[in-house]
Amino acid sequence: MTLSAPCCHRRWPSIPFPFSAFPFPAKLSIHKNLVYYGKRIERGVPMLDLKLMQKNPEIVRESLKKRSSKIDVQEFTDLDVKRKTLIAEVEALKAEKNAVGPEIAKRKKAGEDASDLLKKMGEVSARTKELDAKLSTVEAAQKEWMMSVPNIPHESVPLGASEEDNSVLRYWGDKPELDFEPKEHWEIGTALGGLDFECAAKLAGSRFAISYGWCARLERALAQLMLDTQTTMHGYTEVVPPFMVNRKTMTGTGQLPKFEEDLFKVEGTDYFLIPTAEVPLTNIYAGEIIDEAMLPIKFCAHTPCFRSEAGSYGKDTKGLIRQHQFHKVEMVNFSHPDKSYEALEEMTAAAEKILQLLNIPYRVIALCTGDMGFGAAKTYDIEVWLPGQNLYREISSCSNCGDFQARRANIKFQPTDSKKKQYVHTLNGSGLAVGRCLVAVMENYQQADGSIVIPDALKPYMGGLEVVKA
RNA sequence: GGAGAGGUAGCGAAGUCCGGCCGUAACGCGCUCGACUCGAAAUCGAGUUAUGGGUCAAACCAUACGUGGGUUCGAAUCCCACCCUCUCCGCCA
Repeated sequence: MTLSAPCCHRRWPSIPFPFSAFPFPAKLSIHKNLVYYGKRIERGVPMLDLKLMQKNPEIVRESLKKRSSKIDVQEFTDLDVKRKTLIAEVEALKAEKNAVGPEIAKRKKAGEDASDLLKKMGEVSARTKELDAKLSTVEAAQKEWMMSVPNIPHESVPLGASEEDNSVLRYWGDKPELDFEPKEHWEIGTALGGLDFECAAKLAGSRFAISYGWCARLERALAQLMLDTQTTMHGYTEVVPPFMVNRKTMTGTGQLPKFEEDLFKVEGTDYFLIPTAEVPLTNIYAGEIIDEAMLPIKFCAHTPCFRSEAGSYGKDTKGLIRQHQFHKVEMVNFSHPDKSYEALEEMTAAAEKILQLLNIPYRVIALCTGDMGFGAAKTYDIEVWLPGQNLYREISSCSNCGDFQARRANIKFQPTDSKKKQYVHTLNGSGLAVGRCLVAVMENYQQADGSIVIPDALKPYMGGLEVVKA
């Protein structure tokens, strides 16, 4: 049942392969009073549950410890005490102001003298202004603290300090048995005329690549396969979002304010290039109230992603693994809080499906508390086998963010059986990183003669091409 | 980029010229509960923002009329800056 305005949120009719259509908001109804940088958020808007912070600060303290974070909960508690004291005083003054106001109006209307009240209120007003200023300082500090606190890990997340402590959950597929020394993808791709890093460096700089001919097409084919699979097999609605978004949007999903140096910003504007489609997709429902019957809402998008890779100097300098610009098919799920962990399993399976279709071996790992991203409550990484590098490399990361992003971006749903609006849970996952998948295809399907066999699943997208050779 | 119109609750919309019982915000729609009905429609009645403070829970108090400032004892209303939407014009893939 639609709760309110039925035009605001709508389900698309589903269309069979190769086209599909699913739900998206035809028209967004924004809650004007819930906009991020308005006074609402200044009044102590929680990134974590404020009540939880107040009543059970030890839970947050514990969480921060698990993440090896140095953030001090006591700072928050001290600020909170200050804030409450100030609020009590300010609000008492404002209540007085509101009580006396009509009296002044009444006297003036009757032509009586109100100068005593005016004088008194002048003092009250001055005092209020003073306290308000103090209050906003405290609130700003508290907000800053809140914004820098990472999400609380789910209880099922393995404890650990670094990637060493991640746990492998399962392996899939058999590593190809190669009776020759496997090459790395950049060698194979360059030799076949498909990849050119030198020219890309001329055009832009390091960490860029150019694909030509078969390689460009192969990349497109992979993206197509991914989109078609996610939309037709797994119920995701394909979206083409903006590739640049504003600061507010970046804050909603947690990239800002903490990680600005990882982003590319368009100078002279408020625009940032998206580091992942998670940002625009999740924020589609920012400030919205979703009807419970609409859940889960599942979006996927094929977009370029831009990352400055600050802090990874010297890492993966060769090849396609770590680029400033790469393509990714991203999945986002707005889930009912009770079902988000099921949804995480589903989403991970949807990402795995792509590698299964390509018949490329991979493993799934559960990230430990110390290795998880800022907004994640639980994360699975899918690591694909790369014979050239002789190791598993991350090709997908699927996270349940719980209500962390929903709080920042103000995404709620209206339960059917209750009046109280609740935060949704948001999930995001790569399904998959296209560039790294291209690497995986090249390395796993390479032949002794330097050619690449096209995986069966990609042949329809490659115009029937069977093999790429010199 | 130029000109004009607009931004008020789930939606639509009044109020803005002339500042003060107009913000649990008129009026309409929707939604929830109830009455009527065999049932439904229609009709009638009641209810229906969020956040913060406060409380065992309430009562109660404060804040929010696109955003941010200013004037004032007091601002949806007056002043300044900015953002967004719509219409027309220009430019453009």
